[in-house]
Amino acid sequence: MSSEPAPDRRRRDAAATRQAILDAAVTAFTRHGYDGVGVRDIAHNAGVTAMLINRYFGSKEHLFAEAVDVAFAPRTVITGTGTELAGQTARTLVARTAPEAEELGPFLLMLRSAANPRAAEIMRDAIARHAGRHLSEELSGAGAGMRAELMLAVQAGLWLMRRVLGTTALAEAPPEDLARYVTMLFQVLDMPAKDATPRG
Amino acid sequence: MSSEPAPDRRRRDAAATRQAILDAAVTAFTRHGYDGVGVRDIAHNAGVTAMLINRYFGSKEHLFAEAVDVAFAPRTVITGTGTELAGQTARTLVARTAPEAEELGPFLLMLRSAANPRAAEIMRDAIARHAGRHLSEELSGAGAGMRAELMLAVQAGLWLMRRVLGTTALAEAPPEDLARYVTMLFQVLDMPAKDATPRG
DNA sequence: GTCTATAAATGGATAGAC
DNA sequence: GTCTATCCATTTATAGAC
Repeated sequence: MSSEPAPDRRRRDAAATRQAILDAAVTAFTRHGYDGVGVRDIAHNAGVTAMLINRYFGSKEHLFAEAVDVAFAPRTVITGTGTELAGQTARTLVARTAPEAEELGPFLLMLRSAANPRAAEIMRDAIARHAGRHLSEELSGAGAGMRAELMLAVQAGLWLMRRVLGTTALAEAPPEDLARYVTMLFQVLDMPAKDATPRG
Repeated sequence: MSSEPAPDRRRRDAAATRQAILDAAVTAFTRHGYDGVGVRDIAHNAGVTAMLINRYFGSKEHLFAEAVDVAFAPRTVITGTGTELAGQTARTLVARTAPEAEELGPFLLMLRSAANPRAAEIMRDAIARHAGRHLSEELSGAGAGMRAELMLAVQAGLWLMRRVLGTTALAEAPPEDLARYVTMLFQVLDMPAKDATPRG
């Protein structure tokens, strides 16, 4: 006789709730950094209460670790391979770090959470597991690991200046000029160590 | 008869107290970032109580602004001029960002405070007033402002990876190899725009 | 010029009801 | 499976005594 109560959105669905929290966490940590966001904010954006974060993830720190893993897993850093690696990656990077771009991404999460020592450890491990490995595969020759992390450093620096701080010269620079220089930077880092000679 | 009380260290000396607070603030903000440090910590390190920070600086934010100005004022980013700019700056940078180095500096302050939006604004303005100007003076030719900020980006990226996160490949890389690549990066950015052609 | 004491808000995490 | 209510620590900033 009595009809079943209309099932609310995501009600009584542990997996969906967990996923909603995780999605909200990635966004919030990317926008405001580890210390800049509270579990209440994340829970609210996920449509649940703060308590469930501890229920499903144990603590804010564990939630952050999972969020970092999700954010760093996709192969977004490098586009293109071989001779087109430098130019294509540079153009993608310049477009994504444009002041008016709304795109989020692992570099923003990284920069905005780096101040917290625990968060820094978690991200260092995630880089070793994901981004560092991806990049090292693309590169070859002597010093590939070092050059891969130098590419990450260049990218992080550009994200910092253009999107986090918003300095004027980089904001106003013509994208094609900027892309030209960034391409040259990546070309330098694409050279194996034995071929590289400064000021030839 | 009653002898004067022995004058305590810094007691009743407004200028010295103010300076002690400012010094402690630079150190603390560099080590832990804007959100990672409380006014109590700073006051304690300065040998006073937290109340005096508001008395002398008005608020934590104003104290931060003055600390940033102090930290960014010295011309530490670039060493050497002309043809030796790239190599000398690279070697200094590699030495300062060595994992075992204890040196603090404006880049650590910048990276660890970037997550806070107000702090980011304050630092963007300070860069325009100090570091950006210094660098633009050293450089010449087309796109000097853009290339100067790209140099800052490269430096910030290396500080982030080596000193803040401590990623393995950059930590273990031989300093001379690392300096060689960083030198080449700076050489690229030392070229005026019209001379620069990727993959010549 | 500097202190103690406290206000007022916010943080992460938990207990227990339903 | 999810909620409300609460604990406890910590934050910036201020009031008022000395």
